[in-house]
Amino acid sequence: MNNDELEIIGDIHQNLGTGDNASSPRAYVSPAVIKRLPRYFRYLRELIRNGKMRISSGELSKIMNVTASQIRQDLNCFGGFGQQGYGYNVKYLYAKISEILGVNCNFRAIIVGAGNLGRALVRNPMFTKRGVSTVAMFDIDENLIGGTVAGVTVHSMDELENFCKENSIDIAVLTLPKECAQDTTEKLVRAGVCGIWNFTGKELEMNREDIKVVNVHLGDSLMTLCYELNLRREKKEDN
Amino acid sequence: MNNDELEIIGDIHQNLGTGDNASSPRAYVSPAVIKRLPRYFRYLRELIRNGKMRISSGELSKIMNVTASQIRQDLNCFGGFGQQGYGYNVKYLYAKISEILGVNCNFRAIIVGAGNLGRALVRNPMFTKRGVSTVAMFDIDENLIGGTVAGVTVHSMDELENFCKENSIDIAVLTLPKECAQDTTEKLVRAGVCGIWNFTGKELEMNREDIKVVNVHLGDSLMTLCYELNLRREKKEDN
DNA sequence: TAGATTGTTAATCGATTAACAATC
DNA sequence: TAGATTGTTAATCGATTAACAATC
Repeated sequence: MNNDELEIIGDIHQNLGTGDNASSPRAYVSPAVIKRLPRYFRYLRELIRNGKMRISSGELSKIMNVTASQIRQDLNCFGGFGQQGYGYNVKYLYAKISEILGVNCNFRAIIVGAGNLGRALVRNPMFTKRGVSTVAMFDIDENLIGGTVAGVTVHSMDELENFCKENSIDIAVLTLPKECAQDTTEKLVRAGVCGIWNFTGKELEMNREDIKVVNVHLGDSLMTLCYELNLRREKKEDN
Repeated sequence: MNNDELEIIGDIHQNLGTGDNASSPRAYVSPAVIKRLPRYFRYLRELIRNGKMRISSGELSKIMNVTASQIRQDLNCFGGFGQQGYGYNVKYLYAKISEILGVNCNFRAIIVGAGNLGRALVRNPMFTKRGVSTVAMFDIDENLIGGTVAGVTVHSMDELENFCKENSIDIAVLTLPKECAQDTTEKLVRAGVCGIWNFTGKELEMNREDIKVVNVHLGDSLMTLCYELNLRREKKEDN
């Protein structure tokens, strides 16, 4: 089974499990749980690829290096996906988590900024694997406008607002200079974009409940690595 | 004051503050605190750039959207950097946090994989801003080997182990296909690399205390955004 | 000195783990 | 039925917030 097939598993139904709350209004789920969901998604995909049909929380906990208790608690935030005495049906669980994560929503994204990072991201299979289509890129550089990257056309920034309005864009990936981040975001929101994936390093001010901003600070990640290296170095020197 | 000057502030001393524990063996600091440090680093840099000389935890808390209590607790994990009745000296605090985060350690990094992401990262000012030098790239593609990206030479993967040994490399940035991630990591560790910044999407098995792996899963970040969009969509439909 | 604000302890809150009854 | 494993409640652990004495 290849990657592409894995994306499309979608709604597999089973007549086991203690009930499926997926369509009822969802109760509050803590950010800690939400942040773990994509990891389950990845591991379950891997299990399917390896032909694994069923798995218990105990077995999965060993593979993922977490407690079985945590897995059961996490999954039960969204409904009873398992069966006592049996465990979890891998494909079914994968389909459910995909559904929760919106993999089948067909979200439409644009990349704003066709610089190095923008071009690297649009070429990354990540979007396709998660059911997000990249429909356009935008830049101010005349040399890039009109060209394509990985089959995606680069448009002028002047067209940004109209394009989003006309093409019902859900997500904007910001890979432009941080100075333009706030202004551009306001334009995007006016044009109906409700998800901002922000790589600019500028933390965006956003007080609207209906808009979600996810900031990616690669530099912060690098610094936590440096912190750990520095700590180990200091410990060594102390001995 | 420009970016480059900001990097080098280093050890500014002041005769206020209740004592400086930076050189004594550091007590355990929780991961939650460590993950917040780079954010302080960024905000303090911005404050310096704006000419701000001193700041209280209350004022900083408003800017950063956290509690003043948390700021004081976080900073006190590393020593008393403030002064009662006065607050914190911005430059001094920035210097201290830089020190804790190893900004002045002059860590040496290589990028393994000169594909789209590797090339985008090496061109990013992030490394320089955090005192990490990018000394080489590696790839298997004959067309890339011998060339340079942002002034950094691309070497053959065959030279990887020897190069690291001879050039005392601290950090390897992994931007190669996930299939090679584990093997390459083992090579790197043999060659003395102690920090792995892993963009491959493969979670590396590493049981050595002296090696630190930081996994970056951009896809996971995208999925939490999709989760939120999906959630808002469902809520809308329920109303 | 009076005012301000830290450093630090105590109280609260939330998240994780353990335990076990329910049940397949 | 007996065994296995979930779903869920209760116990523990850790992180955040509040409060305030110390002190600049």
